[in-house]
Amino acid sequence: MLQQTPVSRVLPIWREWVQRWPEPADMAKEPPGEVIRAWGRLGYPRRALRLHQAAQAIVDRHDGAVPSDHAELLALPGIGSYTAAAVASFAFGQRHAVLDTNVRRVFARAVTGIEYPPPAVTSAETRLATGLLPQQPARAARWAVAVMELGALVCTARSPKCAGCPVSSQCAWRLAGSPPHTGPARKGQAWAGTDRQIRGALMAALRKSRDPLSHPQLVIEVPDGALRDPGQRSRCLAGLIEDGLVEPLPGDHYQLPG
DNA sequence: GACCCGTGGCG
DNA sequence: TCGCCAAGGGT
Repeated sequence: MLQQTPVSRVLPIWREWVQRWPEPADMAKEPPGEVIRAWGRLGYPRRALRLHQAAQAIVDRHDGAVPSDHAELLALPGIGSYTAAAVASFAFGQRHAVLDTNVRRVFARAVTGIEYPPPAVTSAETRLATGLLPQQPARAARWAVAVMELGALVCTARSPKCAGCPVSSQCAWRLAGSPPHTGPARKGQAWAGTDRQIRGALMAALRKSRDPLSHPQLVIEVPDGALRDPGQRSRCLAGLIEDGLVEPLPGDHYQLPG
């Protein structure tokens, strides 16, 4: 849930989820559409689908218990290098380099002396993070949480709170005079008129109704002016079906996957 | 490596 | 107002 989504927006949904589905096996029994609906407006609904798939994989391959092994975590749907390291470290006290956007920013500033990390994780960043990790697993796990929290609460992207930072006197970026970011501006994601907007509107319509929707009913829910061309909505619907987020029914009707 | 995938809040 | 950003992952 936290992938690319602020903690404050995740928290209320997460509380509902752990109460409704305390164990992976509880979620694994549900149809995927039920999980996608409960995801609500958190965004990137493929994460909900993969979380459901991960719950089923945990039941099938690990007897319903979240694995502690990094490689086994990494093999689960929707679990990449960051999440595998975060779970192994935070939940199981292991020694792993946890490289999320907060940690990368802290290292970029405090160690490398630049305002923002590169657009994508580099091997240099991975080496740096690994090299800084304390040797003892328990200390490494605490270190990982601490650096992440420092980035999330103090060394923030917009207006870092350097006055309250415990390492400001050692911060390479600070010592260099806080030079502004150089190089290409990081690319923002377009929204208006994109497939993502249309897909989001289609998913919102399908989440809202418990009953299957016909093709025309789906049209109504999509902002007409947003469509780039007449075929865009149909292509997006086909893409959602291809992704497993929508289930087509006989008679040109559609619903969340059952 | 480049690109695609949602949504909402904030400076 | 609007671009930026948010505990990334998959193809």
